[in-house]
Amino acid sequence: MVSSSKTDDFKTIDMQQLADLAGVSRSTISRGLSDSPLVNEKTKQKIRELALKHNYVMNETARNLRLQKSNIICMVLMLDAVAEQHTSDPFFLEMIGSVADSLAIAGYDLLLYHEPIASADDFRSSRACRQSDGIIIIGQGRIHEELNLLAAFAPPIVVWGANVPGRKYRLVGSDNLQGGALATRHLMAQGCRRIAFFGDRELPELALRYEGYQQALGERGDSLDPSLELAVPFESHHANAVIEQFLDKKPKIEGIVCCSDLIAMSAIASLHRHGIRVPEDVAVVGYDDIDIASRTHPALTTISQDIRRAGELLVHKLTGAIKGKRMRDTISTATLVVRESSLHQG
Amino acid sequence: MVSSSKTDDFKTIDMQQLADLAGVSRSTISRGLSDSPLVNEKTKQKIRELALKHNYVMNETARNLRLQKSNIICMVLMLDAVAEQHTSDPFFLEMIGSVADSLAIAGYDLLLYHEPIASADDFRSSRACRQSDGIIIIGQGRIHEELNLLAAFAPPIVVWGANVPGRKYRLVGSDNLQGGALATRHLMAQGCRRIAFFGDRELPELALRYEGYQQALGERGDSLDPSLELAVPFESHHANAVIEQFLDKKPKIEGIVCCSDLIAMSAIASLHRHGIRVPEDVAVVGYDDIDIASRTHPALTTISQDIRRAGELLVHKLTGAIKGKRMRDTISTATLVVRESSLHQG
DNA sequence: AACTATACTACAATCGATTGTATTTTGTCA
DNA sequence: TGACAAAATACAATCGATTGTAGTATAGTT
Repeated sequence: MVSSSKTDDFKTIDMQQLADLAGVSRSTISRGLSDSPLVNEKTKQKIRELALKHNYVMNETARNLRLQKSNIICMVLMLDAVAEQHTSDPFFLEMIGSVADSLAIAGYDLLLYHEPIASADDFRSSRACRQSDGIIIIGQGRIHEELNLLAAFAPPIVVWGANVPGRKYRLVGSDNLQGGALATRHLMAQGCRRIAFFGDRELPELALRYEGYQQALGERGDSLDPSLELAVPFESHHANAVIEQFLDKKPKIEGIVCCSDLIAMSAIASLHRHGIRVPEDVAVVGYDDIDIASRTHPALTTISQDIRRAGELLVHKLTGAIKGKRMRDTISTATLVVRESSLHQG
Repeated sequence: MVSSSKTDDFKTIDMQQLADLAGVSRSTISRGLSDSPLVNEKTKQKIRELALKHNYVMNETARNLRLQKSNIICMVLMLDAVAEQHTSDPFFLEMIGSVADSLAIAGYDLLLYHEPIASADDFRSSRACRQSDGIIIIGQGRIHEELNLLAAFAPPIVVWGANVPGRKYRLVGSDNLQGGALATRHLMAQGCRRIAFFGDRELPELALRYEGYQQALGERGDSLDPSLELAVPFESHHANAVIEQFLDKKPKIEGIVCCSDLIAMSAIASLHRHGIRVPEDVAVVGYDDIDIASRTHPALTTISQDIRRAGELLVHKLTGAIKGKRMRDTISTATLVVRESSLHQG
């Protein structure tokens, strides 16, 4: 299986060496491998055979240097240290998969960056950033201003998040206000009064969901009870602690709008522990529609963001910007769907 | 916020240009920025200031070409098309996070590759591979032989998986046999007889878990019932279908060993749908200990692989290989823990 | 056989950094 | 002030590809 010719293994051949073997010049090799019409078909054939035979792999770095690009896009997971959003939230993984797929189609590779961005300057001088043709940032966290700074310099940036006043960077996002309203209306339709909101409003996207929640309540003339709003962090242990503390006070609630499916699952577990039945006593709605939401029993009702489309839009907007196109700076709206509590919904 | 000096924005400066500005040569700039003792302290200071002022960012590609390295590690998610392992399995995300952290400490960036590896040659000629100083592959899938081929050529490779006879690549893995046995013994300790196994034995890791399951059953003198073994795929819709079909036959079982937490969650949901109580009628054990396992109600008992340590070991082994060290080819054993069904386990 | 058009291929500059060595500057002391 | 050592900087080759242009075969025509 493994070639026993010691000279070949672990030894990579140069384009010049390949040229020598083929008895032609470097330029002919280069053109031959890229199937240029300037090279004789027979010559190309010979070049290809020799390349294969001698395990020639092109030095990507040299090529990148010459062509002034890397074909790498850096994807930043904006994990919020304060809200404790954790690397284990499947939402991120689905987003990574979606973006990676779209990037592959567009001919880019994906470089992952998951340290928190402290300052625009630090990030700009990081290898990950220097090496990339463009940047995709998932979530705004609390660094809206830094993102504005970052946007002023190459490489091009696209952010997944919510529209914030004074924004200078390219944005793709779903309609969070609508999402919050849909979740709330769903609970109201089930006859819930006194609906709680679980999520940290300091994050731009969650602020909009809260606005939607508020708006939906207003439609029925419900008054807004501030004691029903809880800044639940994303990470499970902290989320549990905050929720437990809230439930210990025995609040009178009939429904909960949660800002992620993980928060919803934590909430449901906590409710059970307090002897409260779900959904008979308290109904819960999640957010994101992660794959696992359909595996719980009963299946979690949740707001679905079209992550597939999100990835496409992010990549489309970014590659457009890289090519120097002036993209229309509209906020692309992902679709929202209320998933009912049944396993097979489609 | 955004600088209005039109010459600076979006325009990146050259090292030569910086040299001209500073009135010194390129070499001095290069040495100055890397804090070489060959350069006068005052000169260094001036260089740093100018670099900052003019937003100089070094061209990483040129540097890489000269230094013959990229500082990029390619991580391959071996999603199995047949077993339908899906991008949404949080296990992968936790592994990505762990590897990324360890890589960051070691000074590497992480490039994600999540297309299936069709053949060793194809992968070797992919940009992702050409650009990387090393490769980390998560899971062997069904391509053991291709991995052997791949191992024969640079760049160095480390695989997360199970020890397979005839293996030629570097390996890191946890003790799957032990894991399977632990899970099974746990169920036996709860008094379960007739314990089923949910997972596709064609995958090397799962084959070992099955062996452990078999071994544990043997310890009590239980006979092995082939009808209790079910090749459940990883992906949720397919998993559900297979499990439903199995339960429809009303098999007499008291426990299930599942090869992932997602499979376990699917199983539990299906059991509920069949009116079977968990864990009163049938006890279930998962595998991986994903974060969400602790959020279900009741919390899922599961086998925990130390993913933190897995990432460290993978990176350590790979960076060692890159530096040309001959690493001892032992299989590193991750720890296994049976998590009991309680929310706060520690 | 000479000439031209066409089809190939070779030459050499270029991308932006690093680094061994040569060269210049600075400082010290007689 | 001149000589010499040490410190600081400049020079130039190098990494491995791409590409505009110059140059050389080859074929076709008369």
